[in-house]
Amino acid sequence: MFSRARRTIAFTGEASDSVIMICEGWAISFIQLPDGRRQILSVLLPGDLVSVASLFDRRQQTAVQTLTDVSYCLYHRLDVLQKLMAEPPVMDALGAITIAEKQEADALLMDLGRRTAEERIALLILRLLDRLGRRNLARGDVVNFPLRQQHIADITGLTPVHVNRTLGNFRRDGILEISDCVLKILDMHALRRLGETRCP
Amino acid sequence: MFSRARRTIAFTGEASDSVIMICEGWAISFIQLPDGRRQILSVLLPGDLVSVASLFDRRQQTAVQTLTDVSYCLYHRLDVLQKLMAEPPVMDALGAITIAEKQEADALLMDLGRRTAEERIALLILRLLDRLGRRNLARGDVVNFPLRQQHIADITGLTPVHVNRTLGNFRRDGILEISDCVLKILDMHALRRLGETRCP
DNA sequence: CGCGCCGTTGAGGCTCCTCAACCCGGGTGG
DNA sequence: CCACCCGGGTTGAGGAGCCTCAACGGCGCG
Repeated sequence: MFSRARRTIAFTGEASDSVIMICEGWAISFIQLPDGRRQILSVLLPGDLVSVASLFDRRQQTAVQTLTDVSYCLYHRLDVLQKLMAEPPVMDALGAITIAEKQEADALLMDLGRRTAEERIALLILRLLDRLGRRNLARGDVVNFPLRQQHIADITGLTPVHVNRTLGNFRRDGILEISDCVLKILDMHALRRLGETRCP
Repeated sequence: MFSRARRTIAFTGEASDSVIMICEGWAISFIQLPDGRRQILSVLLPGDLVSVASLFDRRQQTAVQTLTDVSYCLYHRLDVLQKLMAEPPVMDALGAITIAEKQEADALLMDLGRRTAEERIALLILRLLDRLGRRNLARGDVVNFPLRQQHIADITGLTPVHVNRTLGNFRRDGILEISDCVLKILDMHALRRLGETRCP
């Protein structure tokens, strides 16, 4: 399947026996309140399942929106579950995905609950770089980066205005630059330092 | 197995082939930064697995601490996985747990990212009441409630001081009272209203 | 040309944090 | 038996971080 950028390819509350896996491009899964407040739960990169839970649930708990043009696969829930029961390697793969998903979610919870704006944004970028690196999708210090400031805000629980100021500081301090969907890391050490916790 | 209140029964980074399931009492799973900041990821009630991910991971990603005296079971990871492959009903149960866990985590992310202190605390209590109700552990408007204000702060990403003031307001407004590990709901409708999103 | 999206910047204000002090009850040890 | 400490709750004062509102510029697109 294929979708243009900025399309919603799964809606909250919708029933569906399909499980989405991203093959190419970036997407997000998120939930939204009636008053418009939105929280992005995860950024989906090539190879990602929307969530392991979607394997077991007919009802979509989250919406999925593409950031770039995206190609993705739709598997039938029950087919996957059957394979799971029959083939141990598939189960192992599911285990690995489960662990990765949980780690990302836990890290984000810690960010939102206990970290400053600077730390949240620095760590968001570091984790994305790490995930891209593992998939050989990032070579060097210049990376394709389709997240808008509004997206960064909806991931980190900040406002777009404050994201803008913080990114402005990063640029001013020669740490990184984002422009035209391109992220340039200028000082990886400084970026790491921002993400690390300074013990008092 | 049995543990007294306020004991740590699993440590971050520790390797172990056991999976913990709470049988009686309350516990929390959390992560902590070197500088002391702590984020509680979930409150564990009777019947809860620490996390589905712990089934697949030898390494504990989170710490687990008891709030009350707790009795719990230790299963061997591989035994459970084997049962999972062999017995479809076990797989179904795992599916249900996976879904519930994801919903709780998503709700908490939304809280931390996008809700006010009042909403976070109100929703924390509402979700706990709901979970207790499903297990027939809550009868009526008076519930055993072993969370200290410090715990509420570490779940909601607030400071204990601010939790105190917010709970003080709830009490002043006749919404709820917490004292001596007992939660009294005085006005459930008002509490629900606090948790709901007012559309603008 | 006009419009909408996105990034940027300024001014002002609210939520929530920090620091600090105090109270209370329970445990502990001299 | 009492002094002491410690964990937990409560309250006040002041301040920081982040938000809100608002305006503007650049760019792509109909």
